[in-house]
Amino acid sequence: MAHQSLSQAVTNAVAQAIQLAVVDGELPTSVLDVPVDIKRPSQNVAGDYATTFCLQAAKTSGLSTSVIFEALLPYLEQTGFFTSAAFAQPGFINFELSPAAIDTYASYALHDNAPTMVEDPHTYNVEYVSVNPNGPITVAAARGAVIGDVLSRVLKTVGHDVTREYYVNDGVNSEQMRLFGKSVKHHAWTALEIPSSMPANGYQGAYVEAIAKAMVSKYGKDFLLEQDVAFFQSTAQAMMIAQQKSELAGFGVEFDVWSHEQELYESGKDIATLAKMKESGALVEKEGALWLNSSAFGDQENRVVLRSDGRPTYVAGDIAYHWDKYQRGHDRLIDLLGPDHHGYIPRLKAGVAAVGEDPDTLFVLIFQAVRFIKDGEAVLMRKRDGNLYTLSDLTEELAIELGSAQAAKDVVRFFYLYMSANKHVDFDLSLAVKQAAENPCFYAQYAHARCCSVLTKAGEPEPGAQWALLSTAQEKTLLFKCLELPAEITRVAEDYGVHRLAHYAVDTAKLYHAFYEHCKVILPDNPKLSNARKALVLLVKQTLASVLGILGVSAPETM
RNA sequence: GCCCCGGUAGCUCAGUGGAUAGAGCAGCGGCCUUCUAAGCCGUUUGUCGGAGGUUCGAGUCCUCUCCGGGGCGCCA
Repeated sequence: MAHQSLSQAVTNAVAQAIQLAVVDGELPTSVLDVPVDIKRPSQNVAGDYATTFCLQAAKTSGLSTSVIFEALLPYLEQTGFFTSAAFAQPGFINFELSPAAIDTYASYALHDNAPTMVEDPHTYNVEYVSVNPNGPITVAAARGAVIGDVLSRVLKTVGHDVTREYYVNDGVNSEQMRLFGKSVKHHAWTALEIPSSMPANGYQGAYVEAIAKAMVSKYGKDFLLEQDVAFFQSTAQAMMIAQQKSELAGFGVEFDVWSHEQELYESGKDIATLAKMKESGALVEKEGALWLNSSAFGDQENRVVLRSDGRPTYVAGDIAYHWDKYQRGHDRLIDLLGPDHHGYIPRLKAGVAAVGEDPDTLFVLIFQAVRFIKDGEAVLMRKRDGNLYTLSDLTEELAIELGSAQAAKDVVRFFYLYMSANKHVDFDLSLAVKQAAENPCFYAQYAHARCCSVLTKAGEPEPGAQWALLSTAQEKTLLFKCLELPAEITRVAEDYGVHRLAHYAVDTAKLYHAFYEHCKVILPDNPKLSNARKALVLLVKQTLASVLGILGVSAPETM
């Protein structure tokens, strides 16, 4: 069971002071509705924590900020949490924490710096990657892979139930997959030196040839000659899925459930879903087809779910899939999609509503494009043309450059996680390799290695460290930074902005490196201070290991 | 035409309506006989794309606009 974090405790102390002031009639009751925000003050301001409460309360109460502060001050002092609370224009209060408060919460953090569990845990389903089973994992898909992976871990950390899911678009009647099957067959025929022609817009590229050749050596000419396109389609598809699974696993990305589109069709769930949607009045008939009322959800126009020839569309199957996820007990669905799918959101929301679920429980997160730069120019990645830049290409190149597969994986994950999902990324291999050596990933990892080294030399701290002895700016800033980790994780679990954790790691490392240069830990003449610093180093080490762990990046003990 | 994302330091990017907008990298100048120099310290750099508006207060919210990227199928 995690203890209350320091920032929560400060918030509670201030809130309590406000309540008491209201009870005594010193402040109007209206201020109780003002949210209490607690932040670290900006760099050049003295104080451990700050609040803008007076500024907010002035708005609703009509009182001046200084009057509010004067009314509140005695109650703030009563809490015993602060050694000082100072007013600063235009209406900030800057607090200095009491040594007892620092001791208490730093000790809690050293024991367990985990976030508090959410009060209303959800049963999340996080669906990510889900690329068609007709190609390898590209650098574009890899972005969604790490984001989904880390997001899942964050949600679990704060107490949600999380299922990580991959949706395999393996519909046997899919035009794309049939074309893929035909293309593989053509390449197999070519490998067997049998005259054959490439289907129009067929799949090219070395990986398609590799699949065809693998089939040839596995099944032999005589057997293959008797097979139809369906065989090539299903076999090549199975090989691609296996390859994707292994590429992702090598990248530290795993799934609990692999769902198959074709199974939905075979069990008739798409038909059942159409019936359900029709029953709820969400479908309209026009030109012989059934249309979903997605325009009511911001779509430009309604979308066909049942074609005039009686075949359900892909959307019908996808809505069936989402309904299925709800029926399996998930009350929150997250879809992590690429930017080319943003126009698809209203359709999904409309579909979810049409089967009787709350569209606000479906969260479609869009991560922006990863462009592939070749000879200085942006090139569209197209599987069909074989113009791919795969995750394996990237990690293998980096592994050679860095001399370590682990380092390559760490750097790529960190690179993706360091910027927010709605930032475009240009991926130039030569640049990526160059940037790898300068990646903030190493900066953060190095801080962890340094912590380990110090603790090895200095020994572990004795229990009962006196944290208040940490009095320099470097020590206090570093300590408070570590104590912020739980709040940081909690926030990410609420707004899904995983990039903030990578920045947190770099920021913490920055503060540790500064501390390291200014504050010796091994002090034979001052055992109490030495012990407090050892405790701080241990806390930093645990904090960095914890955040790097969530990011799926290794925390090396030596570098 | 409509929709989504971006535009912040030389480069890559953070920034929850609050204080003098910050990191990493690159540049320049220093620092290894003492806990890892993949480091630290100092220093240089900003019309937060532009114009209005809301607000006590705007990089952040609203409107318009410019530039870049992506999307708009009875494909999946």
